Amino acid sequence: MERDPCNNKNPKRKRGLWLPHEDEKLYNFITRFGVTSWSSLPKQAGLERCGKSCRLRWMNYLNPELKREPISQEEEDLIIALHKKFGNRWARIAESLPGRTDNEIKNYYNCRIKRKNLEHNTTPNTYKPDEKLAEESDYSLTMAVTQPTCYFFNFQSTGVKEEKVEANSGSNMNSMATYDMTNYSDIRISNENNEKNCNYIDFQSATENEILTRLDCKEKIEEVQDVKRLEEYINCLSTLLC
DNA sequence: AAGATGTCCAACCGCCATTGG
DNA sequence: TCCAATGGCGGTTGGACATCT
Repeated sequence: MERDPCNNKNPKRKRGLWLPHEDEKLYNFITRFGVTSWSSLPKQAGLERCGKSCRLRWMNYLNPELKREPISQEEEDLIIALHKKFGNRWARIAESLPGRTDNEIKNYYNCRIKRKNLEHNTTPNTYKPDEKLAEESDYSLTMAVTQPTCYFFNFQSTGVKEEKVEANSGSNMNSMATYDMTNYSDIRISNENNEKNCNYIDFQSATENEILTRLDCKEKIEEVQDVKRLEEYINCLSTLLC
């Protein structure tokens, strides 16, 4: 059988940047008929591209579900956290950032975050995923905290308690913290003791993706039950952050 | 003003896993 | 069971544009 001619050995196949009329053909075809086979799509759509090229163009550019705005600070924090957890598994990271593609995240990381890290001499130029973190259950979460102040809360009891952990405030280091969520219904993280910049998470009902992408702080936190265990977590977190 | 250099990102390459005949 | 086709992924490249000298 003939190999997929999507390579530089096929001089007839069009390459390079996509032209507007090509985009239009591809967009119109997919929105009208959908995709059953990328390999046969170019011919059906009247395009002189290979299937892989069409797939890439759709996935990375034409798909109407893609976000067009620049990556936000919150998204950047999430990318850093997920990269720490998963390494260069960009597709896996992209699953937690709706509307963002693996290519976009990869480019963003390689251009901006890596450069920032080099400027601040914090993280190595390349690093491997934290295998331990990557193996953790759905009840675990890794978050990036820049100049962090962290609050742990639990709604399940009476009594009010709030604990705070502060990292080296003068440092620009991106720190990581891992939490076991099975025992706490909420963790809130703030960079500036500012409600607007808090992350609020309802661990009881949220999926991991929802947790990872939830960026708004919507409720006041009230109670903590297991203070002793909480303090252990905070001590552990302090070590990680400092 | 113009060439050099740097940055960003779209697109390609090649490998690997899966699928199906 | 084998093997070609296909899809998906991460690494890399090259060109457009911005900034610097």
